[in-house]
Amino acid sequence: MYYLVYNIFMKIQTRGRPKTFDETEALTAAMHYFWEHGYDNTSLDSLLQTMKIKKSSFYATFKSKEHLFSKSLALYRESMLIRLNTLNKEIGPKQTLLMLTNMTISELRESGKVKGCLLVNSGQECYKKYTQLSEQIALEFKFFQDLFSSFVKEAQEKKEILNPRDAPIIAGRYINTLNGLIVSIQAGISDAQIEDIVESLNEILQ
Amino acid sequence: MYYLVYNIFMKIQTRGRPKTFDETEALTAAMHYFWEHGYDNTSLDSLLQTMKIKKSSFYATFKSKEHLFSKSLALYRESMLIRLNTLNKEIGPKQTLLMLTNMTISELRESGKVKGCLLVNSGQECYKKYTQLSEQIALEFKFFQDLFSSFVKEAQEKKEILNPRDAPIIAGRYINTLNGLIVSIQAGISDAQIEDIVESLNEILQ
DNA sequence: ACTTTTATGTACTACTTAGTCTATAATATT
DNA sequence: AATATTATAGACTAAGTAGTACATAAAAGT
Repeated sequence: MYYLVYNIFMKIQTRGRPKTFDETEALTAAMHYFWEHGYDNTSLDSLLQTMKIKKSSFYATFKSKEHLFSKSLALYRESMLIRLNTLNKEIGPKQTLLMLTNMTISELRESGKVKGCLLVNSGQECYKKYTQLSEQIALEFKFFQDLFSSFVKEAQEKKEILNPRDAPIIAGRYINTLNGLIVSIQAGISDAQIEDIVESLNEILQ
Repeated sequence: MYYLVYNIFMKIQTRGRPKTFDETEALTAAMHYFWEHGYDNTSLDSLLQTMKIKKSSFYATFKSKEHLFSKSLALYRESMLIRLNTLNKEIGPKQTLLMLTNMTISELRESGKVKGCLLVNSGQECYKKYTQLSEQIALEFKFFQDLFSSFVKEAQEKKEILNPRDAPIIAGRYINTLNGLIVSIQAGISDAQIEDIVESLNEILQ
């Protein structure tokens, strides 16, 4: 007797004609497309092109555009979690948090723009129109809030952060400023202004 | 001999059947609808309902949805400018800037949510799809950047702000944090976190 | 070999979108 | 009073949207 432990990436052998595409691969492509274009500005046809599958396979596998987006949000969370936990082991919690800033800045340098956070981007968009997605997005936000707070707490315990205030307060201020930075960059602020905000991000985690 | 000085709010007597609606009133209603729902999520039909006019009047007067939005952006700028300049005369530049925070917080208290800034909201949305609107939004951003910087500068001259750094840097940091606050509220942060961010907004203008 | 099951390709549907066309109504100019 | 001009109401159009139906294809189970 044993328990079957499986995750979202696992494939299960089934009867019938096998899929000619990799489900996780298609989902990943969809997630990135949503991330870059937003939910409403992603048409089904562009999804089919991006995922390289046909309409019938799409609906057979993912049920609807809304379901696919829901799965994209979950994938976003899971892949971020893996990435951040790995970073945490390698460079510690404070540097992991600062890496979020670094990634934004290098993305800006390399491509001249920033995609921002999938949750932030879709939050506003889904607020009125898609109740279920909105609820999920709120939960995902909470997940990241808690995750970042736990990093701050760990950094405080390791004396990487000396600020004695509650971890969620420090995490909140950091994420707030980082989200602001993304908005500001998209609004076209100057390099000097960007540098100053990056400086303030470093100060928050002192 | 005299020069005719007129502004966007002025009506000019013309031949032909007179309009049965007030153009500025209709535009104002449209602007608020765009503000709350975003550009793409505002359908023509909902605009017609909101503006209380029929399709033919709409196209005769505003040419297209895109033109209407462009005018809405201009109206947003102009009405904000009037409002802020009035405030500046009444309570001074620093308190005027802090009023932007107060307005966000009281909007949250009264309605449980915040609409945010029309420019920020539409920036992301229009970035790829609507080149012309994007360009205008970038210009409007620049307008507000300069306006807020001038308030900071005035506040420094009046010794309301003692921080000696360049006015655009201080203004940038303030707006950055304020935009972050709007995102954070929409993401559902706690009251304690909101209070801390408001505290940091006050600190920036010390 | 035959049946069951699942996947795929394509045509189709029902709805929403922004925008146009045309006939008619209301005003100013002559 | 006749005409030019502008506004309005409502039917119409063309394109795009998400999603469905159905016939066919490819595998596993018996």
